[in-house]
Amino acid sequence: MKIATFNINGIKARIDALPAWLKEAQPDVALLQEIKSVDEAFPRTVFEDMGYNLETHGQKSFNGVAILSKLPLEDVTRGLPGDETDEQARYIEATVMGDTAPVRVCGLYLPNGNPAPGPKYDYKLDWMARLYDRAKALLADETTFVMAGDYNIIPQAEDAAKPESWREDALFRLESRTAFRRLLNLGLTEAFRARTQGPGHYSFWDYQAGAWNRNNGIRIDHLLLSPQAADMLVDCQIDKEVRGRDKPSDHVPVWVDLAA
DNA sequence: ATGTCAACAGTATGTTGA
Repeated sequence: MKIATFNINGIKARIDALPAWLKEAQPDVALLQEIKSVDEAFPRTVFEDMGYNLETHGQKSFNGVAILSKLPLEDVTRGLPGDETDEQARYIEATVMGDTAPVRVCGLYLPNGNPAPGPKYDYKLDWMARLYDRAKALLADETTFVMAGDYNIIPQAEDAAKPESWREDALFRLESRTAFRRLLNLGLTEAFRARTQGPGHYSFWDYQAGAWNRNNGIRIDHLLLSPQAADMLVDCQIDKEVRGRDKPSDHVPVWVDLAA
């Protein structure tokens, strides 16, 4: 089962690039972030005609997440538990009925948190604490799950071309990395690092200042696997070349292949 | 050289968020 995460930065703006990548990459499941659309405005038929089931959790203008799946989806839930007052659409879960095993997929768009410190950063850390609680609950049930999306976290210095320029940024400051480590230390496996070591692997290049041409990137899109899912890990890759195409998102897809 | 993009409100371009 091929499961991808992709921050598309607007479904309307990516209405050609996203289907083109889907046709070529053929993921069974695609977890999308920043659809920047309300549910009613999402162009469903484009994807349904390609054989995808579709579940959205949208919001006007900003944020918004979605799940595309060629396999049946069950038990869809929207929103990250733990704060009834949180109105930002950043989290969706569903169970994908695989041929050999069901897999719970959790699609997330973690808050950016800048400027840090400040209220936006407090929201980010609070959101990460809620995500920790959610992971802990899923682990307690021994659910096979993949928690994937735009984490807005640079895990280590080697995950940035210019780590010094991110030192006090909400994506890299110590409290952010600590919260991410804490999540991993529950017993989750960061899929990319389970298979590939070393610097120079990025999933985001800013639109500004020629970041792509200079390869000034950061790795902030991650797939975290439960122990059961980690046992099924076959491959994990970053589709880097997507960034160099027409009308690209500033992020590229990252995917895992699970023997599920 | 701080060199971009997307959505929105509301009609031209400024604001917001990344």
